[in-house]
Amino acid sequence: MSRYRMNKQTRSSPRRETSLSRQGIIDAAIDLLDSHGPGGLTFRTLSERLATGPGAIYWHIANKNELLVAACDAIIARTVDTRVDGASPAATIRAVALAMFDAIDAHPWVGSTLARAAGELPTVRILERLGQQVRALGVPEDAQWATVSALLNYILGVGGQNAANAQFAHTLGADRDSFLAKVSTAWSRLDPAAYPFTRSMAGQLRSHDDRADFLAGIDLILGGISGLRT
Amino acid sequence: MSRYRMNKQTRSSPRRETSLSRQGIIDAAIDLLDSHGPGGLTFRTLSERLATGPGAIYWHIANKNELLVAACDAIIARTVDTRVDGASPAATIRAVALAMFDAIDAHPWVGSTLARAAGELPTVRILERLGQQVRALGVPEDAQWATVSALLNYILGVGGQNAANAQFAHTLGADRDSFLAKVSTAWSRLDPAAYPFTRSMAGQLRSHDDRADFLAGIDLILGGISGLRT
DNA sequence: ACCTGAACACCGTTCAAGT
DNA sequence: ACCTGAACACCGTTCAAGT
Repeated sequence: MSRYRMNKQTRSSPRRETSLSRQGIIDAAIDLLDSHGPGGLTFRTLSERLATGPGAIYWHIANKNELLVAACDAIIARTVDTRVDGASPAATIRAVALAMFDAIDAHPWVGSTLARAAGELPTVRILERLGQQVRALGVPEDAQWATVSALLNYILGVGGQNAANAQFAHTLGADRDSFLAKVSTAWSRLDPAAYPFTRSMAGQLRSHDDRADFLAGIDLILGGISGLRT
Repeated sequence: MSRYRMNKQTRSSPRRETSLSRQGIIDAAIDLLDSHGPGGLTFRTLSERLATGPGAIYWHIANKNELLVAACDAIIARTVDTRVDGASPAATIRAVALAMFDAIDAHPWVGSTLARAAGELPTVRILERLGQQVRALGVPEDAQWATVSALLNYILGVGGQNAANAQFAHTLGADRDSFLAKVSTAWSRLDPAAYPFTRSMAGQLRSHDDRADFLAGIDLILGGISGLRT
């Protein structure tokens, strides 16, 4: 029983020079999320990168969900601030929606986080930005909520699917194209009697432009909105 | 060292009478999901309910994601089968969309699972059902994909947000109404200069009808679609 | 006030061993 | 062929103890 030989090593990781901050933690989280996907963010990996212990983070942030929402909000805040000078309300809505699409494309984890952050700050930012434009569009008072909700939910829906695609491609170790090719082949093998429509779309799936299709959906809703005033 | 006294207890849980089946596992998973939320489904809780060990389940199902998607698909398959005899394509789309809304309302975990199941069987079922109607609506060939995607993504977006609301209310131990009241109060306290629109919506949030608003969104898209043919 | 890091109570998944 | 259940490699979170 040589219990006494627990010789303390010289500390391998000395105390940080600067002290931890909420913002620093969030920035490091975003880095991890961007580089390794949602699975890459762990209180252990994060604290390692910050040269501290897992417990330290809890002094600044309540829990993982809050961390995720805060990271998401940092991205959304920038995105929603897109200035669109002198454009019509409809053009502004299109521009903001596209900015959202691009942000989620660049940070797929934002898509899945938004899907779980109903009513929280990040969604409220988008709601507000769209809402002001919907008002400027002349949508009647009592239709404004449903109209803005439609735009928001559509954007969040696309974002969620994009996040899922990226995540799936990531776990498969494949890129987006070969992932889509896989889905396309699967679709073309479906039972022709039960899935005629999906089968006929298999080809387009390969070549389609996600971004253009997203915008087409926004335009469909905008088209419906303009019908509201007639 | 009394190593030899490892007297084997009489087995507390005897072998099941019937053997495990994929369908039985999925049904039990749905039960657990419905009664205890997404967090209630664990290979341990599930195997306990099935009177077996965690490892047994892996003989029938590859992993937790497959289990979740299969459970989700069981609900979607029923839902999408809603018969709507002799109705117009637009009316059928509305009916199918509403059926989806109701299914997610009854099983909130379906909303969050769908958001992660891009391109998989459950989403394909919805895509197919909507696609056939979009075709019947007379949407030009080259606009069909974007049109169906818009409908699908909108439905999935609403479903995801509903799931998040339900989940949040569940963790708070509150019901939906008092949860919405909480969000409403938070919104009415936002900075009037930065969030005029959201603040003005705080009141409506309490009294609004989710289902009606959902349908209004579908109608906006349908309105946009009808504009496509003129 | 802020940080440390071991410990707790879980997870999903694997796998040798059983029937 | 199918099941068992201990073991593995993780998680998020807590908390006594340090500075």
